[in-house]
Amino acid sequence: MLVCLFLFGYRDGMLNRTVRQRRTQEERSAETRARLIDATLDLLVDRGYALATTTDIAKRAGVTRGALNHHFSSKDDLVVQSVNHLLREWIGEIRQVAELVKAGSLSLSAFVDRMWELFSGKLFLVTLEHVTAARHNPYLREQLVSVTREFHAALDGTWQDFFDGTGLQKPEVGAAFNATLCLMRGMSLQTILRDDPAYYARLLGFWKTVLAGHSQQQRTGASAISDRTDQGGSQ
Amino acid sequence: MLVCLFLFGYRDGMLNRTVRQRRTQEERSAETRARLIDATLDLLVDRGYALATTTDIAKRAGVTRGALNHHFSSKDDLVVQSVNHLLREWIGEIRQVAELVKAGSLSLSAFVDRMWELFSGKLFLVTLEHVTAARHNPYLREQLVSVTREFHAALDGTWQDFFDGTGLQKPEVGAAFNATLCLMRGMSLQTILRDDPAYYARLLGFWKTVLAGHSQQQRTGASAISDRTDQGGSQ
DNA sequence: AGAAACAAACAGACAAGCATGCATGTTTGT
DNA sequence: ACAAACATGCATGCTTGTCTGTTTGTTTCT
Repeated sequence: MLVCLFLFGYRDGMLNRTVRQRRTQEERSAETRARLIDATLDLLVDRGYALATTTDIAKRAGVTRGALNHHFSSKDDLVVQSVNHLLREWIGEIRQVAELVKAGSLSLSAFVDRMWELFSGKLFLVTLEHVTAARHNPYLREQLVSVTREFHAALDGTWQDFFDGTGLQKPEVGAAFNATLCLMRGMSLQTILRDDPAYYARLLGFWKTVLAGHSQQQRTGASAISDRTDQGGSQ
Repeated sequence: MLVCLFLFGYRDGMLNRTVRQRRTQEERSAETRARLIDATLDLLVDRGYALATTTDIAKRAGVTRGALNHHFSSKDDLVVQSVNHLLREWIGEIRQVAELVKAGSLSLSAFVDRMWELFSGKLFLVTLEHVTAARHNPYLREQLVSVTREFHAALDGTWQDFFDGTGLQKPEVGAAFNATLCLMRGMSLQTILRDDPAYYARLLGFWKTVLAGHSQQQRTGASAISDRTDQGGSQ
């Protein structure tokens, strides 16, 4: 191996692909961190917070517990950073959707479907584990707040953009937004015990007509729906 | 003590209240079981499944781990029986509401509020812990199914009764029911991170108008809302 | 009716397993 | 040569289930 390094030079030799390539400290560090975060997220999903042991996480990531301990001061630190990472990723995703919305190239149906994609799958399960654990873990709870707020704000902004042209008043839009979020959260929760895509599709269909009908009803001037404005102090 | 028993007779002596009263085996057994179940439910709520240790449960119940182990074969057994107990209790509660509904003495608003009472508070937190644990615990999952079905069926029946006279078609009612359930589940979930009664009250208000408006819209003969019937194969 | 035999209810101690954090070495890059 | 990245073993604490011993209630037999 030493011979190899001598023969082919320190880095970027064309043949280095075959041997253990030399990387910078930063690269090494970044990769193991990434692998650990991925592994954490995976195990959070399919074992849950309590059963996702650091030993298993390290194993799954293909590194040793020593490496894990070197990069993250504790299990909770690892979990927090992992969840943060995931959430920020999705915030990016949301911003992309926002672009589509601004361009006006997204139907109500497609928009709702897009949101359901957000809420079904890995993201929800991870945050579910995180939230339930956070109920009894002050550190997790504390660390969770700010990112969640960010996430929620991004989503809310996109939503507002979408309904900007529909003639609905702000408070109504806010109420519909929060209701939609709660609905989807509830649907996701049910997903755990009931695996039935058609059922959720029907529910989504129902919701779309409600949203459509509701905005229509509003346009024709009906009663006030929420008693007060909800200016996004959401979590 | 032996003397006491001798003096006052075996059972039901008027003065026995002051001394350790003699109870039948069944009474003794029933009480400690009840205490253990209560303690389990409490700790499930404020420590979560993983952190609710049998040691703490026994301590909280005022009995020893030996007694716990005598009555329940394992921690999971205890948890399952506790949750079953709670759920059946609430099923009774639901049936009472059903009586009110049948008597016609419940407004839509009151009905929705009543459901929210079901979903906010202890019941939800317990089932949340149970469900999240059940995700990775086949035994819990298995045991959870039948009671949940019962619970859901009771609720669904009551709901159907309520909308029987509104002129809505069955499929619409079913869709609205499931949507309502999901909404409330989602609201409950949010409760963990956001304590803001006014917010939830607003959401509930929004939902009431949606339900009302929806049934109105239906009566005047609008489009179909759900593509297919949902005949309660819910979990 | 009273006492002995039995069974259920309960108490406390024990052992095994496991997860976390730390502390010590070793390799790799600067 | 120095520091960061990684590897490995150890020690502590905690939880669960089991096992043995004691108390309490019930039954049966005379």
